[in-house]
Amino acid sequence: MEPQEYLPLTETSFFILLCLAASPKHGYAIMKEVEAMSNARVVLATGTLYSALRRMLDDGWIDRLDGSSVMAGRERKLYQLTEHGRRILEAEVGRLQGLVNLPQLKDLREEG
Amino acid sequence: MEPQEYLPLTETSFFILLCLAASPKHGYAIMKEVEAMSNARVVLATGTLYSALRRMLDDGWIDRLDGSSVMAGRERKLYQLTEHGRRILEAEVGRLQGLVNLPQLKDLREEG
DNA sequence: ATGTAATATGTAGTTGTACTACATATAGCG
DNA sequence: CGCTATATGTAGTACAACTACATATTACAT
Repeated sequence: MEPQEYLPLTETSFFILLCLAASPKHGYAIMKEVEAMSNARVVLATGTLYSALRRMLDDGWIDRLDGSSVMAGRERKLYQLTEHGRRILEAEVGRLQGLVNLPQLKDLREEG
Repeated sequence: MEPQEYLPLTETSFFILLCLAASPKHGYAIMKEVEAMSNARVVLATGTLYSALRRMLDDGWIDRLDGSSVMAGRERKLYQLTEHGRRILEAEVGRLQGLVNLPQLKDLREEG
């Protein structure tokens, strides 16, 4: 077991990284995909999304994909996951699995 | 499936509720138990702990247990989970299980 | 043609939570 | 007599999410 970076991500960051893991996307597509993935439980406001993207760019979790097109509607800025971002996401998945596997949760269910 | 309160808890709040679910405890005991439960990954600073307890009291997730004793050392203020607190915790466990069961996570593993 | 919804990106300001540092006090052990 | 563990708290800071505001184009319906 190597030492892992175990920073708890916010749900916002987790979902953004997860939906970028499949393929690069632009901001609006991320919003819609996160909404779909979470069964409309998580609906990102633009302020939340774009400030999160800004932070992730600064931290090197994601980067801009060249050739960000001007297809339909307005311009589109494509973002993709970096290797660093993928490691962060994998560490977070490990953390979440650790939480749901906590033995104390079994006691919870027995009591309730 | 009833409508559930699906507010994502912070890791701090989650661990505090979880360790109170087993039995009422005082602040310092919570700190030590959370540290033990998390394999020393989560170490609550006192500022974090007592402000979280304050908030949870205000929101009715926990309440003070009468008879908070003055046993060893200094006074001890015992906190216990309320029914409301237990529902919050259960909703959070459901949320976490939903996250780890996301189909997108399987794709993640296949790629990586 | 005109309004409206969907697509698309952003900023400004507020609020809430965690974290750091500080502050205090007792019991027990070497 | 000092250090460590036990025990509770406050003050101030930093960061992230959220609300509200701001702008611009395309597509569709009336």
